[in-house]
This record gives sequence, structure tokens and C-alpha cells, in this order.
Amino acid sequence: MQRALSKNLTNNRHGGRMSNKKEDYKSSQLYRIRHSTAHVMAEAVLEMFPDGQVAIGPAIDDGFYYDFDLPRSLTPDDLETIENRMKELIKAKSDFVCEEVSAEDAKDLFKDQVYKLELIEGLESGNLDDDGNPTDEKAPITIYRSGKFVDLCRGPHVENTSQINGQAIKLLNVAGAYWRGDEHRPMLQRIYGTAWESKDELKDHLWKLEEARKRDHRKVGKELDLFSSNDEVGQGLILWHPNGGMIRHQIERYWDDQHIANGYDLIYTPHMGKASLWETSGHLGFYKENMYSPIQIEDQEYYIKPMNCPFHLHVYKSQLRSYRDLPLRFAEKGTVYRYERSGVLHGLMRVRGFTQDDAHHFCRPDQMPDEIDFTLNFSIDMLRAFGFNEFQAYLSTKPEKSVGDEKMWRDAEAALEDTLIRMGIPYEVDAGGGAFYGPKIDLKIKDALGREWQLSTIQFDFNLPERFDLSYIGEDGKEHRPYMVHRALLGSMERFFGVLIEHYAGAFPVWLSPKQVMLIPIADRHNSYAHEVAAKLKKAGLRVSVDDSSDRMNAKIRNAQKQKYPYMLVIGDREMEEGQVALRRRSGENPGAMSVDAFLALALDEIAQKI
RNA sequence: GCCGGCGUAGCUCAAUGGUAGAGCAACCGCCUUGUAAGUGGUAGGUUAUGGGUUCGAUUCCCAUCGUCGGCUCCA
Repeated sequence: MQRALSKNLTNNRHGGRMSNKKEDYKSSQLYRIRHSTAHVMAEAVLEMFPDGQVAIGPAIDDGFYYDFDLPRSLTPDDLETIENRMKELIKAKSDFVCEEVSAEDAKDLFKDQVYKLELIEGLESGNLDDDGNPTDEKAPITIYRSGKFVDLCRGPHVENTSQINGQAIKLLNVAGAYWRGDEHRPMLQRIYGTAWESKDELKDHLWKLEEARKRDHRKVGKELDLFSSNDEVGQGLILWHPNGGMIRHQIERYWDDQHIANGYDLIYTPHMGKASLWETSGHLGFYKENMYSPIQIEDQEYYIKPMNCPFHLHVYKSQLRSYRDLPLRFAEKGTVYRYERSGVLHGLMRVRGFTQDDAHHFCRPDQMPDEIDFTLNFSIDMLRAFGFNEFQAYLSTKPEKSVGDEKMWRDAEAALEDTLIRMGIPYEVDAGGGAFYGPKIDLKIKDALGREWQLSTIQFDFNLPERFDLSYIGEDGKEHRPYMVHRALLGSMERFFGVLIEHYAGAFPVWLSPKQVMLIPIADRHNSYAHEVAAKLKKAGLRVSVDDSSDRMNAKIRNAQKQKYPYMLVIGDREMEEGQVALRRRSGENPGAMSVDAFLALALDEIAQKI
């Protein structure tokens, strides 16, 4: 089995349960439409700026873009003008005509287009394709003509612009993008657009964008008072407010319980360590650009930690380990700090200080397949508990430059793939995409809007056990090197929180809700009974508030709804007389009056079920 | 870091060379309410920060900080 799998990996043959959505998409009509729309856009842009330089313009997920070098910056008004012109060009019903040309002819045709000339040279020398990506095959040079526009392009395209629905395209935004993604090369202007087969699909897509905007964790985070960042504190450093803090506490409590129940030991390690530690680990060699400047303490340099691993390795090394002790699993919610360039910071999703839900497993080679199985299962179980049920895995294999012997890599890759197949998780192989120290699986979840987020990562490490000279005493009484797996399940508390916020649009399941119950007395005379009920519910462990303001009931309900309280309990004369509460749910559902005990039982049950 | 946009009251936004305004929130009243906004009043601003142009700058220019859309990178 393992040999077969290894062969699979070597040949990069994507069979079995491996997904090939990308290939399907690339051969679809929609892909052609988008790619062709990009050409139409380029034609419209060149009409506006006859001296403009065009770079590349591929179809991407949900749309397309095209990069231009233009004499001035584009404005939103320009986008509207361009879009309108595109619609006219589409109506002209131009054919897309493909021609194969010699390199000389191509160079002559694009003699004023410096980026195209560079691409042609890449094609000519046979190591770059027409998007400038490395390739092994020397592809023929093809051009596509449509209207007055000619582009160096491999295609495929629609046959005629009439196959593009002018009612189903929209230009979205302009952004800067480096030529070939290289920051040392010119900055171009990229126009993003979207294109669909029908007007309705466009509408759906725009609705989805709008919905994503509405549930943006930065917006919801402000509305629900979950977190903030602050000028004076610094970029990319998150302040967790009481509401966010309560959610994090619930997440961490569950996380701790699950880890303890599943054979982990919880450990705690410091926020910094001496320079020599990071030299031993190699971080000062290959990770220094992400680390902050050292702190001088009594003639010694210390670094704030960007990772937890070196500390965990020292916990392992703190005593002699027997093969009987393994596997060992050390877990820590470890807070790390990494330098990120200011332009990449983004809400909770990309920050400079964050807490990884980290762990390191140490095991014997023979335990490795089981250990991977366990880890992936545990990871999926954990994510399911938070309401994520769709997963996509990415398996990254041995890159050219790597440490560790061939057999270790083969075994590890096979174990990873084997587990993915056994668990029926769709996956893609990123051949050669692993870190130099070991292969890995990255798990992405799909959220309520179908967007993918990378959370879990399970990585082999053949490097650190070597560098720290880890060993255990085997059955044979000799020293052996353990395998080490580094894993994070939620990824980081910050990013996971951001994903959770967007997944639930702030309407967290009851067990996570920072506020669970709002009591709504209708008039002042109901206030004291409301406080009595609140005290009882609090005693049972619920997170309860009473709105005893002078607002009317309608306003109280509105406020509680906006704050996403899962339960609102209205209390008036009838309830007070009967010792009841009238339940209204966040969903708008209105089960009505019930005894306090009945409500309590209902709430505790839903909390236990994590719904 | 780079390209482009933005930064006005706690929040959402007006005002555009002539010394800043609304709604919500807050606070003080009145109302005592039955499933998403009852009502009157009060207070709240060195218009991100620092420089420049100008008789005069929130408005124009420069720099810094922050932020947004991307590039690159990643938990």
C-alpha cells in the first residue's frame, strides 16, 4: 500500500480521492468566458490609453484580472467607463481568432509591448509559459485576435464575443500588483472583474460579496465589541475585549479538555529565549527576517519567540526518554510574535502577535502512521465542534532542497496520504511544496459562504530532532532518534476567531456566545422578578443580562437582537404571576411562555449539544 | 515594504478655502410599555499627527502614523 502511494506521489498522478476541481474549471466554458472578458477589457483600456502597456490577464476563481502599465492611476469612474465600453465591444460580435506565429513575428507584432516581449523571450527559451510560469515543455507561440486587440495568449477562448453575456460582467476594483509578483520589478495596475454566464449568477455573486462585506470580522467585531487594535499599542496587535475574551475562554476551555482527554500534556513556555537557542534551532539562519530585534539582558541577547518548537524540544530533552514513554504529545497555546510587513496586516486574520494552538508529538518510527491518523482525526473532530463540516486537504511533499534521508520522507508522505485516503478527505498534492524539514498536510475548512480558510497544519520535522539531538532509549538499549510532528489545529486563536466571526456572522452558537440570555421586563414593576430569574440562571452557569432601562420592550428586543443574544426572555404581568418567562429566539422564533426551569433545561441542553 | 484610496463626535456619515453638522449611542427628564427604534432636553470635536502655502486650511501641498483594496508572504 505504502509503496503504491509513494509511487503515486513521485509520479504526481492525481488519482483516487484527489480532487481535480482546478482542471475541471480550466476546461470549462466559464473559464473561457472569463479569460475572453479579460481580453475585451484590455481592448477597452488600450482604446483609452493607446500608449498603455499590457502585461498578463488570466481568469481566476470567480473572475479575471488584467495588469496594465498606464500613464496615470485609474479611478472608480474609469472602471465604469471601461465597463461600458466593454459592453459595446461585446455587442460587436467579434471572433476570437487563434494564430500560431514564429518568435520573430511575435516580437514584431508586440514590438511596443515590453512585457509581451519579455514573455515571448520566455516562451522562446522554452522555460516559461505565457503567464511567465516555469514549464518543462516548449509551447508553440500563439496569439489571439478579437476586435482590434491582439494578445499573446495560449487560450482557450470563446469563439465569439457574443458568447460573453454583457449583462453578466462587472469590474470590481483596481489594485497595485508587481510585474510577475516581484517587488523589485515595476508596479502595475491590476483591474479585477467578474464574469458569469447569466445575469442571475452575477447577481448571486455580487450578493455573496455583499454578504461577505456584512459579516467582515472587523465590522462585526466592532458592532459586538469583540476586539480592537489601537494606534498607540501598535499595528497587528490585538486587544481582546470582554466579549471576545469570553469566546476565547470558551474555545480554550474546550480545547484544553479535549487535549487532556486525548493524551496530551499541557505545557507552558516563555515568551523569549537566548540567541543561542535560536541558533541551535536554526531560526536565526532561516527565519530571522520574521523575528524582532534582540533584547539585551546582562550582555546576553534574547529574542521574542516566533515559534514554540525549541522550547518544546527542551521539555522533551529535560529527561531521558524510553521507547515506552512514546508517543509524547506536548500542547501549548503559545503566543508568538512575527514581523509582518505593514501592508499585509489584516484584522484578526494576519497579525504580528498571535497565539498558536500548538503541539509537538514525539514518536517512534513504527508509531508514526498511527500518530498521523490520530492527529488528523483529532483535528477534524475539533473543527467539527466549532461548526465546520467541509474540509479540503493539501499535501505538500519533498522539495529539492531538504534535510532528512529519502526513506524518512517517503514513509512520512505515505503515512500522510494514507490517512487522507482512509478518512475520505478530498486532497490535492503540492509536489515539492513541503518545507525543507518535512512534508505536511494543511487542512482548509469551508465556511458558511463556501470560502476556504486554512486552519490546521500537520508538519513533519526531520530537522529539529537532529539539531537538538533528541533521542530515546529503544528496546535494544540503544539511543534512537524520535520522529517529530508539529501541529496546530485551529491555527491561531486570532485567525480562528476571525473565521468563526465570519462563519456565524456574529451569531455564535449558544455555548460560545459571550452573552447568552437577555431578560426583558416589560415595565418597571417586572424588574425585580427579572433580576430574581437572572440570579437563578446565572447560578446554573448561564451568561445573563437584564435590560432594566426605561426603553420600551420593542426597543429592548431590537437591542438584544442586534447584540445577537441567542435567547431573549420577555417578562410581563402574566409571566410574573405564573413564575414563567416568554422565550424569543435570535432567529425570530417565538416559543412563548414556559417555566423558568423548562427554559433552563432547554438552554443547558442546547449548550451541551453545542448548537 | 510597494501602488492606489481613505482618516471629521463613542459609532455611521454631512459640510469643501471664510473659524464644523445630523442620526444613533451617552447623560438628565417624561412615558410604564406584550415581540426589531415612545418622547423632550443636555453634553460631546486642537477635523489622525507634524510641517508648509494662504489674510484665512477640515478643505490645497509635503511628511509621519493608522486604515482599506491588492502585490508578496503566511497561523
